[in-house]
Amino acid sequence: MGTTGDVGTDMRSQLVAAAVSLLAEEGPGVIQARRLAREVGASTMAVYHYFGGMPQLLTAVREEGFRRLDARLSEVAITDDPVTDIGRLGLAYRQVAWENPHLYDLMFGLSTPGGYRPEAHAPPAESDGSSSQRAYTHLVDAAARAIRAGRVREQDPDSVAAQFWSVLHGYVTLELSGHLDQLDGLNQVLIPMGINHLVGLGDAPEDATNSLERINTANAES
Amino acid sequence: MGTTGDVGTDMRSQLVAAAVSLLAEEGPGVIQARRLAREVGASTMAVYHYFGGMPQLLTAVREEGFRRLDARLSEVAITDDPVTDIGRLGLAYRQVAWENPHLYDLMFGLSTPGGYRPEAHAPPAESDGSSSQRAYTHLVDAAARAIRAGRVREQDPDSVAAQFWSVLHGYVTLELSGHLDQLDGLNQVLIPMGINHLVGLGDAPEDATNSLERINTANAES
DNA sequence: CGCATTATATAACCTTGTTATGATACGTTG
DNA sequence: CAACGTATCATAACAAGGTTATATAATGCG
Repeated sequence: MGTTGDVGTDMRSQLVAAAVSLLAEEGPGVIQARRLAREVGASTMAVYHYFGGMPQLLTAVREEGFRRLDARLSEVAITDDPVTDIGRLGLAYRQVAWENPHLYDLMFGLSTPGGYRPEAHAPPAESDGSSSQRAYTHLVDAAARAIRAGRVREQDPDSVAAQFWSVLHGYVTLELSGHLDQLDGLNQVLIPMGINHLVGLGDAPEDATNSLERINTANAES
Repeated sequence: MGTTGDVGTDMRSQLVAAAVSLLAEEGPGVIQARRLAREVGASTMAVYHYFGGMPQLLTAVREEGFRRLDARLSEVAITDDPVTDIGRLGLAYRQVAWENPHLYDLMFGLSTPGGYRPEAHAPPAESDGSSSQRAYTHLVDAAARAIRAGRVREQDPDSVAAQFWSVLHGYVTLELSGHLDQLDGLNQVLIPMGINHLVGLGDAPEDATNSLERINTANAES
């Protein structure tokens, strides 16, 4: 543990947790060394002792965000309808983003609250590759199941998953930034877009519609 | 003039232009009142005299970004194949984002380089609504043409355009943030995703494929 | 126990947004 | 034309926040 996904009660985890909470409650403007330290009852030195500086702390916050996303996607049950599963993954993904929009923004944005970068231009395949990759894996697995079930044409599941992710991420960020305010986002954009995409991937229109209509039912087996 | 879209040579335009250039060349970390002022040979007071502060200046930079996006999308010709037009709009959109990723991030991100917000939580329908809406209109028009041509099922063009935008924006941001580095983004994600989406919208698979294969040809009429 | 390492606190330093104040340029007006 | 007011710009000071230096406690270990 420690390097794994548990929360922990040490100073590192406390600071990250405080940053996550403050992001949700007061926005990125209050993510400051002094504020975080005060929040956990320590001095600013804690930030430098445990992280090295604010950029590294923000990197840790970003990784925590991906861990939480992964945890939430892990809760989505695997049923005998992989297309319904995909829809539920999408809903869960959207929900995570809405619960802490600024955390989501930090996870995927190029800039950071302080103006510095989260760790240099290093490809995400290194630092947060493992965490963001884990969340991504849920989509790959679901895509693979849909292909095995004959709902999606035979092809590389990675490519399909990347398409799902693009659609989801694009919708979520546009919705969060208010660019879709004139529409009923869920029913006029996300759901039809999901159906359209699935039909293009090979699913029958009625099947895709029926499967996605089930996404709001209890998240139980079969 | 002034309130319209021309570049201009006054101090306001110079500061915005400097910010846009610096974003592209050195990233969001150097978007500072002192640096911008030095860049245009003025004192920091220029920022406050012409904008009121850094948040308002960043709002102006964001609007300039949308103006440039609109200008680039306006250059995409309207041909007799609306699906090809949509593909070319997508390519142009992606190109604009790649030419200045940090500007694109500023336009759509929730955070800003300095940690402050670009103008409060005001819905984008007010300040940059006009500029971002203008760029969005290109997609709505193309969607309407595709519907009129029978390539897309009869439906609300706004909904279709929002779907295109989500797909595009999601793909572009994931690509920019390096999350699609293991794939050939264009050929494994964007193009097939576009075809899948169009097929789901009602286009015939061969027609969608053929139309999107034309997007790289000269951007001329017919 | 003695010592090295870790952990924490205090204070100072530097950069940056901002404000206060003053000087200059320029158009307007009596 | 001269005086005035406004717009423009520069300088300097202030405040907030990241960072560093340094000192002090706590902890582990031989």
